[in-house]
Amino acid sequence: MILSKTTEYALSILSYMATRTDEVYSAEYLFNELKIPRSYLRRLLTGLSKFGFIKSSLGRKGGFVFAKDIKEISFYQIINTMEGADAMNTCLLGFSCCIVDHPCVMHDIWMEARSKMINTLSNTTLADLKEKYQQDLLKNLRSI
Amino acid sequence: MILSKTTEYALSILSYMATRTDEVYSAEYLFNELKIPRSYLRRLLTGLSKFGFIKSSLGRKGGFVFAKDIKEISFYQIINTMEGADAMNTCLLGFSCCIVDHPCVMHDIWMEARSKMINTLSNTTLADLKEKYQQDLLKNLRSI
DNA sequence: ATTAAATACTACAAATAGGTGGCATTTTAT
DNA sequence: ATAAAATGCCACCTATTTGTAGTATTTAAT
Repeated sequence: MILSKTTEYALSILSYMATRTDEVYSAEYLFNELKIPRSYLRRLLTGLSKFGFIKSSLGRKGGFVFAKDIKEISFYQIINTMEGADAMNTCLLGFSCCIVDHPCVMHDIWMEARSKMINTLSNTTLADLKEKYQQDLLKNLRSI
Repeated sequence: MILSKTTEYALSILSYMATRTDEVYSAEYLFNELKIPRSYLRRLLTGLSKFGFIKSSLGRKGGFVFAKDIKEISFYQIINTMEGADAMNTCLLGFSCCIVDHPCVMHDIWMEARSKMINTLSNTTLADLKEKYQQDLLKNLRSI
């Protein structure tokens, strides 16, 4: 658990963008919506561009849009990219020896818990999130 | 995922102690076994005492033993204690507004993945670990 | 052309996490 | 008594993460 703040910010930005329309989002606009520290947010957006989740357009009316279909972006991908390659695949105890032949004492327990989590995170994309979000909006409208 | 190094160390120490006999473990002994940086390990052991997982005895032949029955120590407790209260119970996106009435867009998805994990971690104690470890030892003996 | 609104880049500052070393105290063996 | 082997405590150092600020560049509206 306990994702880094940077990863939380990335999830926040991308899920915000995904659940809204296909507009171009400026850093300033996202700052007002998400309250992520302004300068850090700008750097993060540049980073997310370099990672290929979004792309930027320069100049007035510029900003950020998704660089690919949001069906292609899973939560696992986002977390894994932000936290560094295979951050979720390491031995819980940080033993470098913890491989199939020489598992550490907690290997099996950790594998089980983790694999459940990874399954859910891999099978859920930003598109799923958008769908769910819009269903919830509808449900709330009906109940008014 | 991605527990802090300190939490990994704590899990390493406690699971090591649990799967061995009921001896008193000195910091120096654990240092040799676990290769956690010596000084940091000593500080950590003092910390684990303060948290009530283990207790220390001073002087020559002193060291650390469990402060309570290892049936009473779950992995969830260890992680939660080390990472700070309810570190696993916060909103994934770090929104302070993310409560039942006003969940953030990822609330449900995160809750589901997380609750599976927490279930496993809460239901597994150091005693379970010990039992499993000893069964594995037996199995390996038989296959020799 | 000029200005405004946007991103890119970069150097620095602050906060947190991880790690070290020394000295004081306690206990046991001799 | 003294020395050895242990923990307790504390001050400091280092590395990493998070956050800030300013300048350069690009684009569109006027």
